[in-house]
Amino acid sequence: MKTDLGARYKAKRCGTDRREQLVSIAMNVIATKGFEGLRFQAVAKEAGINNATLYYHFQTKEALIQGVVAKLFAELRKTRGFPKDKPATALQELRLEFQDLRDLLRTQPKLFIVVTELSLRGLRDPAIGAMEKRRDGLWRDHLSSIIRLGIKQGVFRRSIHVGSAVTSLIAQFKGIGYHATLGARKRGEVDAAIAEIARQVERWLTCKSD
Amino acid sequence: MKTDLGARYKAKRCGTDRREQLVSIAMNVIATKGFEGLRFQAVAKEAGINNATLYYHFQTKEALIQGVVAKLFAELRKTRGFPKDKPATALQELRLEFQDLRDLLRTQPKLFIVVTELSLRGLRDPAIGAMEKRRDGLWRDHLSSIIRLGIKQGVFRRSIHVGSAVTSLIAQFKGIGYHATLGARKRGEVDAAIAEIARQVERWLTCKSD
Amino acid sequence: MKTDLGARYKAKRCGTDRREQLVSIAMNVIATKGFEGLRFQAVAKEAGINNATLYYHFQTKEALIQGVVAKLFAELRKTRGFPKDKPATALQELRLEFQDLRDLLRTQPKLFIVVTELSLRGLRDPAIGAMEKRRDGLWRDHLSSIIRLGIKQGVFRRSIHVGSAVTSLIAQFKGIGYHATLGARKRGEVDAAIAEIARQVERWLTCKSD
Amino acid sequence: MKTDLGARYKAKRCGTDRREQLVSIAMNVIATKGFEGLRFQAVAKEAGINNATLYYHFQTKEALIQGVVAKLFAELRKTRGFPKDKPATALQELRLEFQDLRDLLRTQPKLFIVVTELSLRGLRDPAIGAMEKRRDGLWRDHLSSIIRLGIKQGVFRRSIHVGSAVTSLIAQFKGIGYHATLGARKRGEVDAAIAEIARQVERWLTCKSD
DNA sequence: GATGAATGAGCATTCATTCAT
DNA sequence: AATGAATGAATGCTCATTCAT
Repeated sequence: MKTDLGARYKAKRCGTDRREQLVSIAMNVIATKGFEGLRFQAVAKEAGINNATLYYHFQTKEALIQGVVAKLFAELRKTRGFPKDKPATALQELRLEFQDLRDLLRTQPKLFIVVTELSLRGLRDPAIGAMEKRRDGLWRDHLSSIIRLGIKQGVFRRSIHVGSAVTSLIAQFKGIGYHATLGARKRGEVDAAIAEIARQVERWLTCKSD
Repeated sequence: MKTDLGARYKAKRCGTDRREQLVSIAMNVIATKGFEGLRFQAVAKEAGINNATLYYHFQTKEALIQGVVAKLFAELRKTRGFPKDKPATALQELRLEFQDLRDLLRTQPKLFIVVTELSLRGLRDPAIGAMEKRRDGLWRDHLSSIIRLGIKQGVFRRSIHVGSAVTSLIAQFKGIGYHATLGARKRGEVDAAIAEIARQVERWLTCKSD
Repeated sequence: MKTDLGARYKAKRCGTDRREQLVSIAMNVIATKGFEGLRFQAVAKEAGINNATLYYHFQTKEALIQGVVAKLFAELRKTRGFPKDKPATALQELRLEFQDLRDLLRTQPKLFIVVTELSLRGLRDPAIGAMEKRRDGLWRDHLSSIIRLGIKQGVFRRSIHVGSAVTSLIAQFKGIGYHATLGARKRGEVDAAIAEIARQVERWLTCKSD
Repeated sequence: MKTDLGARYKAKRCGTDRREQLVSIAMNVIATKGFEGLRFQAVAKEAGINNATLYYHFQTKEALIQGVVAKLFAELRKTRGFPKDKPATALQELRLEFQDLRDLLRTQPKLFIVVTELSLRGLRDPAIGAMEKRRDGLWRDHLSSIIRLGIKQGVFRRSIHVGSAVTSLIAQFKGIGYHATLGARKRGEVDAAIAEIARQVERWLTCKSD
């Protein structure tokens, strides 16, 4: 991870590269030690650069954190397959959501830790709080459109209250991520629970008897 | 929630009282500023006592935190009405769980913040991690017994896989608490989502068609 | 100047003592190295105490500087013999002023350095600027009363414009202090100049021909 | 006084121009924030050039400061009309000195701030101290020659001790500049005091009765 | 001439903790 | 039970300076 410690002046990276590298490291540190354990110096050391060099790229610890937040959001949106080849039905879309969650949990479990850290930070840091709100808003919109589509397609029942349904869904998604990352550690158990909830939600939304 | 507000009212408390007061203050601080923002000196100041006096009661910052953790667990178990007048059916018990959650969210929203902080801490601090595990274990047992009871009573369907069902339930409970505290802020919205999920779970567990 | 470096916990001084000692040291440092060269750590080291202990007594570098300013003003007022046994005539009072200046220059030359540093700081730091203004105001009042007394006593001529006379006097006093401390370094030369200006002022104020 | 304000107008200047501009900026910074507040980077930014480019022109912060000092001396000598059309009498020359002072105070008040900063610096920085001494020496010579001329011309009295007279004069000049810049802020007041001191000095030097 | 990236040394400040009283 | 004074080990941040391009 370090480059060539011998030379006094390290191989210069182009600014953008460096910034991305540093943000990446910072995110790892947060996932490992939490925001509480994020030390500016540690990030610099990990990157194999000097304390002050880090300041050259991020004038503030806060700026570095902002970088992490930005990257995190990009990462999250990437997976939540917005532009994917359009799935035909709302049901398929819904299933895709659960699948995306399962994949993300498998491939980037650290992401969820950082997300949780961020949520807590958002309570105090208004800048982060705002971004959280924005993300939740986008998420709601996306899920709302799926449900409305389902109703229009006649797959979901008419009696669904879209708002509540979306809130429930989000709560459930968050719960899965939260519990999977911070609670039970057995992988299979989590996958089973995801499947369980997915079926449960599906049945609830499609239930004809209402 | 604070007692000695203004901090000039130093009627000598008996040791136990003091300790409880101090833990209470610490918990408030954590809820307000996070573990990251918990300062030993701040707790002392808030309590109107000297820096060193706090050390007389808690030999370590860690000890103070342990106190908070203990109090938190007591608080959580208190509400999850173990010893209440025995509800007749498993269904009633299940409904009670959701009701307890709603009540706790209403009366002690701060609790959920601290719980989340604790979960994150539990990832790094083994002592806390162990307590988390223990709490989750108790919770699982409790929910398992409810579901088994329901099956035995013929209210819940036979095909339920108890383990997965419990994991799902816990994930959903956590998700509700997590989202309610750190996400959407409108009370009504949350209540509606809880009701929605409760009905959904109920239908899923009781669904005869399986 | 240091006490007993061996022991881990130094002999505790009572707070007031310590504070005075620390302010005194800080003032010396300023006189020697200027405000620019005032390092919190250096003061602590000179006092033989730990970095953090200095912070126990002064929560801020600024607070320490405020202490220096306060001490400085006390020192200046001390010498500007307000409460001395009342001198009979205005002329005697005036001569006393020059004499005080000469004495102060002899006994506490560092004072003038610090005063000059303060004047410059006062341009930027409003807190110090205000104290400077206040000091100049008191000084003006004092000199005004002397001159008015002289006129009333018939020693000084009537045509004196008190305001201008006082401004001139203060400028001359400051000039002497300033030049003596930061310019020519031969003691005799300065004394001669003080005497010269004193006579010159005296003649100007008493000149009958106007 | 600034040139490239906004800093986007980087028409390549010839070397000397650039240097002068940079020194000028540095002097402004010193006048505004003091030596203490002089930052190499800030000067570069103000000039709209890069950090490292400033180092191309001045290899050291000290070098930049030397530039400021040099410019300052040039500025001071410029006004003290050495080569002007020769005034006839010593009295006229003396009056010219006061007039020059008044003009300089009016047109370049910042100069006096920087001069004071320099004087303080001269106490610690030998290079600057030497230049200060040299300047004072030239000044003494100039004033001495005036006084001697006056005596020869029979305008000033014989009993004058030239050395003391010069020291007094310099102290008074410095005092006026110092007080005008760092003390009283009303312009009229200062002008009156200058006039007052000028008349007083004149009378003292010409007084026949000795 | 000019620039972006990098560096080391230092500085004010914080915080958990200790100890004598 | 309580307190004032003291401490060491960080931590975020600044600044003059350097170097390859």
